[in-house]
Amino acid sequence: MPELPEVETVVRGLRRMLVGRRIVGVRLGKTDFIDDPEAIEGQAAGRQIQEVTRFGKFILLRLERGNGGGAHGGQKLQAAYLVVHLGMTGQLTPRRAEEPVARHTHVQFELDDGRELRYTDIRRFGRMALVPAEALEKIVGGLGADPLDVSEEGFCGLLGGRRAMVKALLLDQRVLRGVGNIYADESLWRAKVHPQRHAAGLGAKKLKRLWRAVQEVLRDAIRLGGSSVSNYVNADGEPGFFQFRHRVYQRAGKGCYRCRAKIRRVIVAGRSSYYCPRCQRTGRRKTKNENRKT
DNA sequence: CGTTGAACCTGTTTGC
DNA sequence: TGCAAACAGGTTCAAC
Repeated sequence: MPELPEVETVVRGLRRMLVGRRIVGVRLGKTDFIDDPEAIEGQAAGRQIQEVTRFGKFILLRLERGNGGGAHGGQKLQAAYLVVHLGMTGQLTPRRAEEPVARHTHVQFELDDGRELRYTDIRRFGRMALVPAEALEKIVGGLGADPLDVSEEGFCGLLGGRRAMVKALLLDQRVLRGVGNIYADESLWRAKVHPQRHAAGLGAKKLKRLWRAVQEVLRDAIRLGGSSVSNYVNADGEPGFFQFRHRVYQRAGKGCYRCRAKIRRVIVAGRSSYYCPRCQRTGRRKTKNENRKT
């Protein structure tokens, strides 16, 4: 499901619903996507959720210091973060404990108000970890700039001069944190930049246009609660609406909203990429020979 | 550096 | 109808 706008939407909902709540118990199902299941099982209970934030596509729940488990009172635990990445199909939603548990629910955090924070993930491409505050850096430290914060100059500095294809750079979390396949394509369409253009070949004007497009697309998507293509839901379990505003994503063969040319699909950086062959030029003109239909 | 393909896993859609 | 292939919002690793 989840790119920056979806994760941001989930985080806003969780913040509203979870800050101040205390985790009183943990139930685990399959754990192959969890870094250290014992840590979650043994160190989450008893802690209060103090803050919910987003870092790129990661959801961070800051947990207060707590008492280590054990009948003897245990050692004092330091502040920690529950780190969640939703992968492709992850969902993180608080539910009343009596509600039936959806299939593929692998983690349930019992809360002090009769609800449970449930993690459901069909494909289990997501990740979860409970780490001391100092260890956050190791997980999240390599990520690039937040696309909503980065300045125009910063953005141009990140992409300018690089020989990789511009879409590959948009998708690279070490460059920008949070852009994924949908919003890369939508931004490129809005900026009229072909996904296979090499960033180094883009002029300053195009780069600036792309910077602006990324911001506009992400802001619009957040405003509409993200895109629900198959199973994304927010913290209330409800879908977003930005899928109705997609201009190219999954529209191969359909007409471009600007020029009516047929949208094409091509693989870039290993991902399906949709673009308008008329609005988004590669820069390289086709020869008469290539153009001729046989 | 940059690119490609495979792997991780389950479900849905598409094509023959 | 049935079955297999292709495809899906993500990341990571090996190989070239």
